[in-house]
Amino acid sequence: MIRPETLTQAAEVIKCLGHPVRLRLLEALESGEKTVSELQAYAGVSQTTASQQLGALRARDVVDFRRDGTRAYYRIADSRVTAILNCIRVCELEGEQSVA
Amino acid sequence: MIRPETLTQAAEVIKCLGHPVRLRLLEALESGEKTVSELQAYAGVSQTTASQQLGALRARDVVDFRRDGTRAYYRIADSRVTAILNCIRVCELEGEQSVA
DNA sequence: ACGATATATAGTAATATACAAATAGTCAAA
DNA sequence: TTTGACTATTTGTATATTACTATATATCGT
Repeated sequence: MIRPETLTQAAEVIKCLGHPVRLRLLEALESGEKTVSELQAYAGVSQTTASQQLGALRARDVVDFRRDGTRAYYRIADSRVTAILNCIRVCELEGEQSVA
Repeated sequence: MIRPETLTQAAEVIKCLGHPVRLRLLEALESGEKTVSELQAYAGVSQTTASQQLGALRARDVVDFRRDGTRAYYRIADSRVTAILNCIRVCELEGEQSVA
């Protein structure tokens, strides 16, 4: 039986990943660190939204960032993110097959 | 680039897993199918809550169920659930180590 | 120092979600 | 057919999330 606190913590991280914009931001980060502006453009959201969602990911240690001048370079901090994105890609392919 | 619809769908499933009660219900189901009453007792929630959360998991095809008389026997429908729970267990162990 | 750029934070309104109490439906046994 | 057990749904309320606008902060180039 998994401890309640562990479960609560895990749930927070997982819930944090369960958002289309945040998944898109993480997808962008798969190819390496990026600035907020770059991520914002990639995800097609406002600067504010990008910053907020990145903040949420940061709060759960899913991403990390460094500052260089005015820019903030974000990168993936939890390697399991890649596994999840790959999982989603596989599902996408399977979905296409079943439609065909 | 993952398609927007795929991302939205994936986000819904992931968000659905990001809930302590639902994770506990899934943990209970790892050892085989169970009725709502059994799950409710295991998770320590009311009948209403158990039924509602199971409904949410069902809506995303995370669990499946069959009826036998008045009872509903639920079971895990998506094998990736087990992987996630194992992942959480590993994190729990790692967490204990760092505390020690 | 000034203006332009980059990022973060407040405040707010709309929406979504969680939980519980009560209700309703279904089945089995008496 | 009535009773009791099991499950699902509805409804109300509290809370959380999201995105938007506006504002604040920090840094760079000139």
